[in-house]
Amino acid sequence: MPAAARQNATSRTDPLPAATPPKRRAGRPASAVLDQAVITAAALRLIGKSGYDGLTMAALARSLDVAPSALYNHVTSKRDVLVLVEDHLAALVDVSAFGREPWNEAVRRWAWSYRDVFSKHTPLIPVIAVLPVTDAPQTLAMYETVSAGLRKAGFPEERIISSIVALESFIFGSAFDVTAPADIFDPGSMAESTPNFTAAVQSLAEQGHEKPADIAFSLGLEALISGLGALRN
Amino acid sequence: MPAAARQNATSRTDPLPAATPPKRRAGRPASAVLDQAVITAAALRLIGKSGYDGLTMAALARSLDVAPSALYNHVTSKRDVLVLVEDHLAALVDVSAFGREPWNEAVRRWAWSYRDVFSKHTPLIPVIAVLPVTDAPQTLAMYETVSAGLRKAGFPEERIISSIVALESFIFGSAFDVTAPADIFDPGSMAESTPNFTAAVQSLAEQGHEKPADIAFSLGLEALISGLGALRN
DNA sequence: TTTCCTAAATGAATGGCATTCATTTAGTGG
DNA sequence: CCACTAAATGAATGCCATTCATTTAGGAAA
Repeated sequence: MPAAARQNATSRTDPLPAATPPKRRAGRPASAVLDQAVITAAALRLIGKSGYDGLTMAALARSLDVAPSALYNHVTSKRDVLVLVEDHLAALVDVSAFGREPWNEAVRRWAWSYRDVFSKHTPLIPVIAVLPVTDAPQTLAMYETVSAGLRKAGFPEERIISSIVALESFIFGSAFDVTAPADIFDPGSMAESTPNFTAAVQSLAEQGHEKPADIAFSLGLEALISGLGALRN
Repeated sequence: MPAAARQNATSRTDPLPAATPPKRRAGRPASAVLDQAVITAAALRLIGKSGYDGLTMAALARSLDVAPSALYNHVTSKRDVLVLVEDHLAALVDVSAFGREPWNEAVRRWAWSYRDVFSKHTPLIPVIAVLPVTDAPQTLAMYETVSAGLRKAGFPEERIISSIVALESFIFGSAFDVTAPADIFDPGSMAESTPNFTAAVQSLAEQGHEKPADIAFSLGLEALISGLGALRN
């Protein structure tokens, strides 16, 4: 049957001849297409292109030219994918200043780097914040470096974790700020009923040429560093 | 037809006689069933019962005995519902110490209250953090009170907003910690490769009888309060 | 060499979700 | 009394994550 004739066929019960490009078939291939590293890389690519809204199991599978269900052979849930991404990002956080610089400078660099990395990935924060370290080796490695640095700086052992948690909490919260719209503090029609707030916003706007989120981060970070440092041995 | 016979009916093409309770019909009722206050209250009830996973437009409508589409006459999106809830919660944050207590004590009470309220509502944090204040009058009122308090305490005008943002960032981050599992820092099989971290975790566990999240919050908050306070006029 | 086992894929199906839209209706303001 | 409109309905759309029975390729065991 010529192609022209086929166009006019009104009923066909036989399976369509595969006009689509040769799909991989089921079954064990020479070497498996998927593994966690491949999935992580694809997820990062997808997030970079379409943001976290674009990160769906379906889109992820599509980008790997694979059925969505295939992902579940390597990952137990979408949350798992997020954990993989998170741990990958943790390795990008710069802890190199520990052991090279004084403790307070090392913390400063670490904190800025940490904030910068995760401000581009704020949807991960609710996941990280409650994630057992066991599930994220790179993250754990980061904690180890920071712990060693604080210990060497004379932080009392029993206050090391709390100090890290306090810093990290501040960092996570600040990561959200980075993504806030510029006019977030515009009181609009409520300006008259909030004179103190309105004046403070105005004053900040006139003052700073730096980004507000950076000013606040610097302010809080320096306060934390000196406050925590005061409690060393 | 008796009930027993009806059970055996195998085919019925006639519409089922409405055995369901009398549904409201379309059209303008004597007084409208829905408004934003009603929706907010229902959302809070639902969140209390089923958590944020249970807060869906469908479930919300169900709890109000209304069609899901009806909600969209009063709210433009699910995010809108979250904003309504958020602003309701902001009114629960205790700012009463401002004007009654010294500034540092007022900030302390405010911060603990703020953290406690939102630690039960962490899914709102990504929403709040980037929400223009215009859309949340109660939240704005809170900012006004805090701004006035800091101003009276001698904070330089241009640093008031940054100070609030820094505190708030820390509070939001800390709210997540409260919900973290108890064993979040258990290094598991990686203990040997992370000696400093493992020792620090161990030491904290032996020390504290307070909840770790509270210790870290207290530590960071006191550091922030004294650090920010040092910059007053 | 043949047979068996299993990892890794498929695709269909499930039951949800937020949101949109045309439609209906009951009060209200003119 | 009539026209208008706010506020409801229910059907439909196009997603989503996840599950499951099934298929098959390739290596291990016999």
